[in-house]
This record gives sequence, structure tokens and C-alpha cells, in this order.
Amino acid sequence: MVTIKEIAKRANVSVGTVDRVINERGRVSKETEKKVKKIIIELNYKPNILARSLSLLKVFQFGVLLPHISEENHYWELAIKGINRAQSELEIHKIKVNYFHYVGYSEESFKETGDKALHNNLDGLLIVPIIYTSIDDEFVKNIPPNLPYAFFNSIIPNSNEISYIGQDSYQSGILAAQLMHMVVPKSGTIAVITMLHDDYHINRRLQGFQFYFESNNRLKIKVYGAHRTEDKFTLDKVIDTIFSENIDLQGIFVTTALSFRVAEYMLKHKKMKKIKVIGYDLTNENIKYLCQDYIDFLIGQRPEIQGYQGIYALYRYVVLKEKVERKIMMPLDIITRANINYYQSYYLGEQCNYVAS
Amino acid sequence: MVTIKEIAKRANVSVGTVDRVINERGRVSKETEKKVKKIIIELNYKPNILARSLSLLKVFQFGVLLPHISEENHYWELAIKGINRAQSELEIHKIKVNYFHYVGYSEESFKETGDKALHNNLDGLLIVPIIYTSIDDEFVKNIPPNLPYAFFNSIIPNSNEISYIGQDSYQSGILAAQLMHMVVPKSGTIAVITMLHDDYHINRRLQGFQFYFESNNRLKIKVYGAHRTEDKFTLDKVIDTIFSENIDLQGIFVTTALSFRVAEYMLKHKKMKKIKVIGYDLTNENIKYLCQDYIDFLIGQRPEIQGYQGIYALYRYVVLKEKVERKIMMPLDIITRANINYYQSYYLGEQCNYVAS
DNA sequence: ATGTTTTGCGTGCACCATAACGCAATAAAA
DNA sequence: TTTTATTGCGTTATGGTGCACGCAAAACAT
Repeated sequence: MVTIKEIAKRANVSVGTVDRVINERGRVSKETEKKVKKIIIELNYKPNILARSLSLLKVFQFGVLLPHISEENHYWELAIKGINRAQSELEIHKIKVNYFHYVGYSEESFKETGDKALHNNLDGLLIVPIIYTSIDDEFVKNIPPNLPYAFFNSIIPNSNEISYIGQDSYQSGILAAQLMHMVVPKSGTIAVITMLHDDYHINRRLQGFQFYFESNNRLKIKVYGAHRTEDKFTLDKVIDTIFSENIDLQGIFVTTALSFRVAEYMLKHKKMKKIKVIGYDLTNENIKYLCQDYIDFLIGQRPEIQGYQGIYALYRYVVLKEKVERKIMMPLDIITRANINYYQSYYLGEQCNYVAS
Repeated sequence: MVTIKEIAKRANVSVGTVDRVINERGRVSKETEKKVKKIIIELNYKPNILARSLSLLKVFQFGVLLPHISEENHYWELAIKGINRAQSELEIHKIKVNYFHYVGYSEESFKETGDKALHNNLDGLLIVPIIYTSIDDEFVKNIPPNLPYAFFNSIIPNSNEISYIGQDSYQSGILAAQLMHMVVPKSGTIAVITMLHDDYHINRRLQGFQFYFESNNRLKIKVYGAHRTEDKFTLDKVIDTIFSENIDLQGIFVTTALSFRVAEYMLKHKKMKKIKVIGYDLTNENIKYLCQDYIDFLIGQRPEIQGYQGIYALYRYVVLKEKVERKIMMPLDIITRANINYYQSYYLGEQCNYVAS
């Protein structure tokens, strides 16, 4: 293994000088610097990360800006689980993680909490921008240029993030469409429930889904929108409309984590199970109905891995000074009641006792 | 952070004594040992892994016993990719990996290569037992009791491995059946191609598949066996038989990585694409036909992750002296042509330019 | 002429666990 | 009783990096 000592010996300087060259602390003559750098490249020197972390006195403070954990949506808990796993692994490398929770889809809360994070003297920031796209720009502009940040789960377009960790939402819409196409009859109606005025990713899912069926004129795609603010009763009415309006209904695609609401409706109104339901996210409610066969497919986003990788991206960039991939794409996991159990370590949630056909 | 020095101070002994207690090197009086151990528990001392690796002079030698990489089967390359990734991550912790390749399904080669591995003074062994179950026992008995070993991909029943990393094959058969059930019409014939006299896992896949359809009397399941030794032409004849014998053929399930052979046949004989094909493993050939829609679903096993986790299991057990989960189950990845691209980082293989319906 | 800042370079120590070495005290064998 | 072996414990070097510190010479300002 090439050490700093070895380099010093070969360059005929002291280790202190080599250290100054490596860490760009200045106070080294141009000639000496050139000579040392040449040897470093020649020997392919890589600092020993163990020794570095051991001797490093600085503690790196990372911030995570993400929505509150709500009672009804355990999705962010999964992300936090991954973040905590990364934190405990990186504790030895002097990484500390600080959480900043804001109210999802609240412009005010996002900006306020975000500002709080920016004034916390952080060395890196991991952001989940669950927010309507219109207000994003302002916040990003306020991030000081020396504070590296990464997005996960969602993205603010045209930002200068070091990395984005998440799914290709458009392709996930295509995937949902392909699965739907495979399991429904050749003709009939497919309803899509989406959230109006919602964020970039949810819209992209819808677009991907619609693109797939563009040239198919035997299956009719009907999009139904609902507002985030609407209460449970109102969303039920939308589902009600779908069932009454479409006698030839074959499937329902829900672009958000709310597919369990369709399942609840079907169970309550004793609708036959033959309507195919495809949705997103392995939340407890969704898993419950997946196991009961009221939901056919869930597309998983690996929130746990996303959080884990997000912290690691910051670590690699800030501490190791490595280059980080601009995009770290998560697989589009297809989950049915036959394979849900073996995704449990990556997601929280209920076990599924599989019953055959 | 609690250090060995802190413990020594509190116990009023030297660091050497604390070290002897921790590493059970003996030569410590019962009283002192008790006192030190008490303080260790009180302070919840965890050794600093950085300092340990830095000071440890010993190099840990791990062996990997796995089949040769053949031209036609790139599956093991994927596993090796993961093993190499683990190795380069753990290089700093003084882990070296040595490969021992044997000829798959050759009893003689397995035993010979295995013996070679056993006489290499290894600190840990990772085994892929691709072998007919009958001959396994003998080899396992020859493993010295002080050599920890783990299995991945396959398992030898009734062994004393520290961990098994792989899939639940039975459940993967159920999953294949569920997918098949979803995409084929209500009645007709489904053919299964399996390898005769093959290993435990392949048989379990078949059993899971059959179990699912046990109570279904509208779909007829017909199992066709082939031998490993058979040449390409002979397997083609089996496929030929399937197509000619079953006019109402709806789907074909291949219990191995050879589903591309069915696709090749269909392409060659211009069979309609409407026969549904489900197989295993994301090899280049399989991916090629998945993208061309001759294969509908592939079930992925994450060989890259399996290899990676296998080495890590040994590392955790041997070096960190941690307890390791006896079973590390891999998710049953469902791959279609719409999500294959985002599994590419976990598997090798061709890109898939998705074309809509 | 004198004072201040900048540049250049080397040494020593901290970080923490490990292992070799050494020394004393005791136990066992001759 | 003497010799040898064992036990118990402390000391110290090792590993690679980063930083504080010390010092000298040059550059610049007053």
C-alpha cells in the first residue's frame, strides 16, 4: 500500500509537505507541488480512509430536509430507517445527521424549515422536495454555493444538486401500464386516479401511463383527479363515480400511495375482485390489501435504500471528495402478494401469508 | 466515544490488560477480568473498527468455491462482480479473496476443487454448491470445524453454515405461478420445462409452481423434463413436442435460466407471441428476448448482491465477530421489459429500449 | 533602519487497537 | 533448595493521516 510517507521519501520532502499538497493547504512551492503530484499519480496513491477518519477531529454535520411523519403515511419512516442505518455505519467516520421536518405540500413550512436548515452550519444537505414545483426555485437560490446538497425521492428541476436518488417516474408509469395491459381483457375502460396540482413525479407517472396506451384504441383510459385537501369522504365519491360511470371497468391505476382507498371501497361495497388495481408504495395499508388480493400490483420505490444512498452520496462527495453519479436510479420494484415478504427487509410493513389460487 | 484507554483508566489497569480481556488471550486474573468486563458492559464499549483494522497485521484469506464461468452462462460473472465489489470495499480491512472454480454438476470436480480450498489455510469459505444433493454430505463433513463457511445461491441441507444467502425457491415457484395465472386465459395448458435430476432449488421451484395450481382444474399443468447433458438440438425437440402436443397451450414456465431457448424457438418457427413465457435470471440472452417480448417475465435472483453479501457475511462473522443471520433472503425480483433497465446496475446485460403497446 | 506578514518546510503528537517485549511474582518440577 | 515454567500485568512500537506548532527566510510596509 502506498502511504504518504512513501511519497515523501520518493519526492525527497517531508510528510508535512506532501500533506499540504494533497489537501491544498498552500505554502508549498510550485516546483515541489508539481513533483509531489507527479509521484502521487505515478504510484496511484489513495489516502488510507481508516487512518484519515481516525485522526480527523472534525465532525461532519449533514442535514435531512423531509416531510413530517404523519399517522396515515408511514412512507417517510422507511426513508428515515435507511438514513439511520447509514448514519450508524458512518458514525465511525464522524458523520452526524440532523433532521428538519416540514409539512408536506406546505410552501410556507418548506421555506421556513429549509431556512432553518441553511443556518445550521451544515456540511451537506439531503432534500426531499415534496412541494408544488412553482415555489421551488426561490429556496434553491438561497442555498449557499459551498453547501453541497442532494435530492432524493423527488427533484427540483434545474438545480445544481450533486446527486438525485430516486425513480424514473415516467418509466414507472409505463411499467404500470404494461402490467395493466397484461392482466386486463383486450377491451374496456381503465380508470386512473391522480392528485391534481400535484408534484412533478406524480404527473410524470400519469404521462408515462398515458403514453403507453396512446396507440391502443380498444382500451379506454379515463383520468379522474382529486385534490390533496379533500377529505376521505370526497375521494370515496370519486371512486364511486368511477364504478358507476364505467360498466366495462377493467382496472384502476392510482398514481399515488392511496390505492388502498380503492381497495377499502371495494371491500366495503362488496365489489368483485376482478377489477385490477395497481398503485404505488409498500405502506402498511397497501400491503394489507395486496395480501387480500384487492390490490394486484404495487410499484415499490425503495425509500429505505434511497435514504441510505442519499447519506452515502453526501459522504462520498463531502468527506471522500469522490465524484458522485448525478443520478442514482432506483429499480422499479414490482410487488405482488407472492413476493412481498422478501421485500420486507427493504420496506416496513405487514407479513403476507400467501394463499394459492 | 468509549476507548480501551478509558476502560483501562476506570479499571485501574493498563490497556494491555484490557486488550487481553477483550480478546480472551488469557493471562489475566479472574478478579481483574471480572472488573474489566463489568466496566465494558457499563460503558457499552464497542471497539473502534478503524483503529483495529489499521493496527491488525493479519491478512484474512477468504475462499470462494463456485462453478466455472462458461461461455453460455454468464450468471456467475454477476456473482463475481459482487464479490469483487465487496473485496475492494474490504481491502482496507485486510480481506483477500481467492477463487476456486469447479465444473458445475461434476461431483469429481467439486470434491477435488473443494479439497484444494480446504488445504489453503483459509479464514472463511463461501460456497455455491451446484451439485446433485446425493454427494454433498461427504464434502461438508471434511470441512474443519474451525473454518467458518457460508452458502450462497444454493444450499446443502443439514449443514452447519454460518449463513445462507439466496432465494426461497419454493416461493419463487409460487410467484411464477401467480404471474402466469394473471396473464393467461382462464383455461388451457401450461407447460413447464425443468431439468431432470437437478438440484434442490430447481426442484423446489417446480414444487412451488405446482402447489399454486393444485386446486385449479381449468388450467392443466404439464411438466416436461430435459437432461443437463442434452445438446441444444434435443432441448429444441422437447419444445417442439410441447407446441405440437398442446393445441391449447397458453404459457411456458422454465425453471432454469434457459427460457431464452424457448424464445429462440418461437422466433425461429414464427410462433405467435401470445404464448406467455416466464423464466429465471437476467442473463444477456434472456434480456434480449425479454426486450423483444418473447419472454414476459424473468425472476431475478440478484447474483451480484448475493456475492457481495456472502463476502460481507464472512467478514462480519470472522473479523468483526458479530452474529450473522442464518438466512439472508434475496427478494424475488419481477422483471419485465418495462423495468429491466433500472435493474442493470445489479445485473449485467443489455439495455432495453422499451416500445409501447 | 526596523517591524510585520507571507511562504516554505519539518517534527511531534493525537487518534485507537494490537502485539511484541519485558519484568515480577508465583507455581511446578528437578 | 534450585531451576524452570507459568501467570499477571505494564510498557511501548506500530499503522497512516491530519494538524498544531516551531522555525527560518523572504517579501513587503513603515
